[in-house]
Parts: sequence; structure tokens; C-alpha cells
Amino acid sequence: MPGAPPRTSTACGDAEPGTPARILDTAESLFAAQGYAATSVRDIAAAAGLTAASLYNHFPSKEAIYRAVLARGLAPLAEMLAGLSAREPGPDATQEMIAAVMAHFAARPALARLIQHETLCGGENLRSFASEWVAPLFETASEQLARDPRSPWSAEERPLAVAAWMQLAIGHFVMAPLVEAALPVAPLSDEGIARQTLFLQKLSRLLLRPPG
Amino acid sequence: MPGAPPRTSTACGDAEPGTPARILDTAESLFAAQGYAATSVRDIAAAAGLTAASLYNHFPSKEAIYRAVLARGLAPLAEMLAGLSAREPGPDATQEMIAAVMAHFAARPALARLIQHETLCGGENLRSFASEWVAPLFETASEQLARDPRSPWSAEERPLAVAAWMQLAIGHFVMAPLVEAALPVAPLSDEGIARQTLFLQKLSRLLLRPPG
Amino acid sequence: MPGAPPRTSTACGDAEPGTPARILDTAESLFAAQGYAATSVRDIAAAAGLTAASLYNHFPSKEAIYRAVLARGLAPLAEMLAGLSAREPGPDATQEMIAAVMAHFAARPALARLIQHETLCGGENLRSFASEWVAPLFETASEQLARDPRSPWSAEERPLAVAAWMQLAIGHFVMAPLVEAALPVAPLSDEGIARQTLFLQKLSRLLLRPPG
Amino acid sequence: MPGAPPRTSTACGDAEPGTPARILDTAESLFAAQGYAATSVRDIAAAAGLTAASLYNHFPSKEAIYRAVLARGLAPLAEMLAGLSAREPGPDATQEMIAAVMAHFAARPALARLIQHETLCGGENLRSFASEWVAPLFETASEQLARDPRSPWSAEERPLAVAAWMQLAIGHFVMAPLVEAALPVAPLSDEGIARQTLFLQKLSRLLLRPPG
DNA sequence: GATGAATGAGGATTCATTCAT
DNA sequence: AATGAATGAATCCTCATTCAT
Repeated sequence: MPGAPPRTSTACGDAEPGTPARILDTAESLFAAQGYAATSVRDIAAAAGLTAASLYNHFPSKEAIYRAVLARGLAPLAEMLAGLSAREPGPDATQEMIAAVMAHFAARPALARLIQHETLCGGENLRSFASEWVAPLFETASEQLARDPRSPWSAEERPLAVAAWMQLAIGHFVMAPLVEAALPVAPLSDEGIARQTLFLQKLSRLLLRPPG
Repeated sequence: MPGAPPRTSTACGDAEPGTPARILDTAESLFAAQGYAATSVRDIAAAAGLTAASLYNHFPSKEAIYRAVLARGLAPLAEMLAGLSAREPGPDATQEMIAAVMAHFAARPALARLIQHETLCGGENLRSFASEWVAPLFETASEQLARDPRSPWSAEERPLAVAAWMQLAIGHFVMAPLVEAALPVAPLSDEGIARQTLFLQKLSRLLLRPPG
Repeated sequence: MPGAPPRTSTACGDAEPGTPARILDTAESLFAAQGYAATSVRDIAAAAGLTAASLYNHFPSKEAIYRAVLARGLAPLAEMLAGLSAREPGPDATQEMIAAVMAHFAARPALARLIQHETLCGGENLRSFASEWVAPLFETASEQLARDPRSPWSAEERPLAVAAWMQLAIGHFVMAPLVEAALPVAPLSDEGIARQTLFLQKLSRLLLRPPG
Repeated sequence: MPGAPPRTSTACGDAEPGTPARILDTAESLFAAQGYAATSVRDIAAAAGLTAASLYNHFPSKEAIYRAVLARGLAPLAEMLAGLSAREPGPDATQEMIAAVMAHFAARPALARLIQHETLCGGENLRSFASEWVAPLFETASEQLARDPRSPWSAEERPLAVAAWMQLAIGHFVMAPLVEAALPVAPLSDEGIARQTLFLQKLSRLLLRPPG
């Protein structure tokens, strides 16, 4: 009786994504908006144009969808961080790193919120990401700071400084609603993101200027 | 038929809290740990030593519990922020503000996570707090920065600087699991909090030092 | 909005059973009729005059209901078997045992089918019953047979003889539909049961008669 | 797009069975092990190396599979029973009948359980089998008993005696788990089956011996 | 103030089945 | 003959909430 619309995957230029990708897309935005627990499989399926039952032809469980969403979101981030870690420590490496990270998050509106949600709730799915990708970045960045003669940070403080940058990058996207309610700004607008990027770059520059 | 143990609220020094307070306590920690959606009324009740039905003698709904938890958590924070806003702009006002905010969050382990959860999910219950208490603080702090001749920030950047401090304060508590997984540190230990406080203070001092 | 009919447990003579007992009653007959898998929690609840949700106020899971049904059914049987095992081996002990077992199953129409269903499907819930209650009975009965000089059975055959009686007792109730479809008899009628009891007693008597 | 491996039914001696037979094989063992309701079409298909969808190319419904399994299992049994019914009533006809029935069930481990499952649950698919094949056997066997001057059974008891044999034959296979849990024997081993066969034959011999 | 029992709505997941490919 | 994808109905169970006691 049922039968589904034939989803001919005629390979045209940048075709609409296949069903699994569509599911991940909608799941990503829902998870990012409401968190894991508040998002129902039916909601995901409906937003993807399916029945909940159909969704189970593509993913074996809600958990699996969530993990896939997280993996798909973290993979490019990890790649980028790996690229940054591999950079030679030129003078404006820091500036570029800041810009790159901010641009990455800006292009994926759900990513920062996803990470924050996961961090808030156990975060077991994040741990491997953290130890595999964040740890090396922290180390690389700390080393770069160590090598920079202008750096005001002690060995003990350097990881804190790197963590601070991470918090400022993610926090900008995640705290946006709160900031928006307190200030007459739109942090998530293109302009807001650009302003924050420049701000962070200036912040880093100020910290590295020679003491008076 | 049964009835609960008579909880005589004999007002001794620091007696165990009354039932409503006990409910709010357990609800606070559960909401902070898992978020609103993932926390069930039964869980709260059980953790508070009650039945779900009994809980409704004290609060009319889950939403009400949540709002009460949030209100109870935000009130002292608002008070503190109001106090900070009222300070005269002495030279180390900023240092003290940082210390006060960090100490406040350190004493209430759930608060930062609660705020972050709420921010991530709509945050409608936070909006009034933001506009009533955060906004004035932002303004005061921005003004203080404006008055300080050493400040390197333009009028446009000053709110961002204040927001950055807020993000670093909250972020320290909220990102702790992620940082812990990437670095060999314990951000939530007394020592970790003290270190972060000193770090933030040094950061602020560095930014206000005269240019070279 | 909901609210349930007040089930006043006014202690009259042999009041209708409480809700849990009523649930077990209906579950017992449904499980006996269709087996575990084919019986839905909703069916049980509906037959007991409840919603499925209400049922979960009394039993934590379908499995738990099933186990409770089985335990409640097996307990008196075990007791009876224990009583039989304790009997001194009088001349017509066997006759009385047969009558007792048949009467027990006759009074509990679901029991034999329940045991058979459980035996057919894994029977993990039956194993302890078997080793605790059936095994002793088998041993006692075998010993009685050994002591009887008229018994034609070797030591090796005696357990088979006891097992055969068990199969004939249970089988009468369980195979009834098949027998009924093949013969113009009603095995589950009072008369049919009486006839089978007499038949089994005669069978046992015949086997113990002195050889010609 | 994919398509399954071409199952060339090259008619060699005892080639692997065709797909429908393979389906019936796996379905038979699953139905026998768990019963109809607890067995899912997907389980059958997977165990047969197919997708559930593919299975519907061979059978129109789960019910149809079940009926086919039952028919396939009952047909040889019916044939055998017909053969037995047709036998002239030689002296050891009973002995041979017992051996034949036991051998038949022993060679088809699922059959007895299948019959028992079906008997327990309505048994509508068994009714025609019972009236067509079991009834004649009962009648023939009863008549044989009637003709045998040694038979101790009255006209009324004769059907019960035949039913008892049937119960002992099927029961041996079906009650095996329960017996195994209570006695240190392995009813389903070759030896166990042989022992039971001999036991039943001796039982029948004993009953027909002349009274003392 | 506390509870057991009740309930409708909804949670995730499985079911048997269909159909275009 | 085989499959992936689709689906409505049903699965067990949890949810927040109510109410008589």
C-alpha cells in the first residue's frame, strides 16, 4: 500500500543530498537547537520528510544518528585543527588561526552549539575528539607561545591562554542569545562575527606587544 | 495513609532545608547535569526523597520547578552583579570583579551549567535576567573601561571585551570536561579555579598596561 | 483531568481481588492462551480494566508480570509436590498422587498450558522450579517404585516412568484441543478430567499387577 | 540494483535446497524454537540469507510461511500415520507403530515442538490435520485394541489409551528441557530417544500381558 | 504534606508488508 | 529473484499530571 517517492539519485551537479545526509542535516539542526533529549526521532524524521519508521532504514537508533551528526561535524573541525597544528609558527600564525576557527564555526551554525550541548551532558562522545584533536592543538599552540619572546605567559599559564581562546571562539556563538538580550548587537550576523574575529585578533596582538 | 516524616522546621543554625528547598537543590543539580528535557519529575522527586505526586504539593509543574531553580540561582548572581555595577571605578575594581564572579560560580557548581543550558535552549527564562542584570553590568563595565585611559578598546569594542570576560568566567566551568579531556589539569578543583582567577586577572592587567 | 475510580478495599468476606491480583489473573489466562510473545501489555491491561500506563504502577515490566504469574502458579504446585514427596509410601500412594495432581491442574486451567508454553520457549524461568521441586518428586517417586516389589521397572526405567506420568497429566490438559478435534470427547470437561484420572489410576494399577 | 547470487538449482544428488525450501527450513526451526508470534519475518529472512522483502517473492505472508512449514511437517507424519492405520493388526503392530512414530519425530527435531506450539495457540491450522489424519489413526488403533483379547481397556478407555501414547511420544520431545533440568538424562540424545522407545514398547507389552 | 493509583500523550523501536528498481 | 526504502500499526514503556485518600 505505502510505497515511497522514487528518489532518483540522478547525478547532476550538486544534487540535493541523499536521504541519510538529509536526516543528518535536520538532526544536526534539531540537536543543536534543543539538545539530544529534547529532540524526538519523529521530529527529525518529519523535518527530513520521512516517517520515523523509515528513518530506521538508515540509522539503527537515535543514538547512532546523534553520533553520526557529531562525527560528521567534528571531522572537518579536526582536520582544520590538524592543519593549524602543522603550521610553522610564523608571526601572524595566531592571527590566521583565530580567523580560521571563527570562519569554520561561522560556516556551520550548529557546530559550536552541538559541542557545547555535548560538553554539558556527559560528553562521552567528545572525549576522543578532545584527546585526539584538541590536545595536539593545545600543545602546538602552547609551544608556539613558548617560542614567542613577546609572550607574557608562564609555562603554567600557556594552556590556560589557549583554552581561553577556544572558549572565546565557541562562546561567541553559544552565548549569542544571552549577549543579544543584554546588548544591542547581533553576534551571529556576518558583521557580528567579523567584529568578534577582529576583536580576538586585536586581543592577541595586544597581549604580545612588548611591555611599556 | 502513610504520610511523610514530620519535617519540623525548628529554626536552628543551619538546619537541613525544608522540603521545597530540598526539591530545588536536587532539581538544580539534575537540571545542571542533564538539562531540562533529560530530567524527569520522578527523578527529581526520588532524589529529594519524595514521590512525584508529593512534589506537586510544592510546585505546580516541572516548568515551575525549573523557573524557581533558575530564579534562585540567578538572584544572588544578580545581586552581586548589581553590587559590582554600583562600585566606584577604583583602580583594581576590575581585579575584584573578576575574583568576585569566579568565587560566586565556584561556590555554586550548578549555576554556570544551568545558565549555559538555558542559553542553549531558547533561553526565554534568561532574557529578563539578561536585560535587567547583565545589561547594566555591561554598561557599567564598559563605562569603566571608557574612563580608564589605559584601555585599548574603542567604544565599539568595549562591550565585546566585557562579554569576553563573562564568557571566560562561565566557560571555565562549563568547558571543564572538554578541557580536562585535552589537558592534564583539573579545572574545577580549588586549585584550578584559583589558577583561572589569577590568569584572568593577569590578562586584564596585561591589557591595561601602557603600550610599549 | 484523569482520575481513577476509587477502588475502596472495603474488607468484605471474599472481596474481589486487588488490582495486582486482577492483573495477574488476566495476564495468566492470556499468557496461557497465547503465550508470552503474542500477549500485549495493552491486552492484559484492558482485560484487567486498566490502561497500559496504569499497569506499570503495579508491575515494572511485562517480563515481571510474566514471572509473577509463573511464580504464583508454580508455588502451590511446588507445595503440593513437596507434600507428595513427603508421603510415606503406602500401597495406594500412587493412586492418590495421580488424583491430587490431576485435581490441581483441573482447578487451575491455565497452569498446565503456562508450563508447557514456558517449556517450549527456553524455559529459563522454569529451570529452578524443575530442579527444586520436580527433581525431588522424581526421586521420591522413583524410590517408591524401587521399593514396590510389584514394580516391573529397572532402575534405569523408573525415572522414565515418573516422567511419563507427568507428561500424561500435563498432556491431558495441553493436548486437549488436538484430542478434541480428533475424538468425540471433551477432555477439559469435569467428566473428561475424571475419566482421565481414573484411566491413569487404572494404568498404574495394571502396571503393578503381578505378571501372569 | 544488486541482485542476489544466482542460486543455480543444478539438480545434483542432495544439492543445497532451493530458496523456498531454505526459507521453510529456517522458518521451521525458528517457529519451533520460539513460536509463531515471537518469530519475525526479518529473522527468518536473515537466517535464510535473504532480506525480508525478498522473502515475499516466495511466500505471500508470514501466515503463509507458517502454514507451509506446518503442512510440510505434517504431510510425512500423516503419510506415516496412514500407513500405520492400514497395517493388519499383527501381534507386534503396536511395537512397530511406537518405534515408527518415535523415529519419525527423532528425525525431525522441530516437528513435535511445532505441533505443540500450534496446539497451545488456537491450533486452527491443526484441526484439519487432526480430523483427517489423527482421527483415523485413533480409530484404527482403538479397533486393534478392541480386537486384542489381552487388552485391558474398555471401549470408553481405548481412545484414552491411544491418546496417552501420542502424548508420551510428543511429550518426550517437547518436555525434554524440563526433564533435563530435573533429571541427569539427555532425552534428546540418540540414546535418550532409544531408551524412551524401548520404554514405551515395554509399557505397551506390560499392559497387554495376561493378568496374574 | 504525602501517597498510590490512574491516565492521555508521547517516547523509541519493531512489525509485516509494499513497491520501484 | 533480490533489494533498499517506505510506511501504518503496533510494540513496550516513560512522561507530566491529577485526585481520592
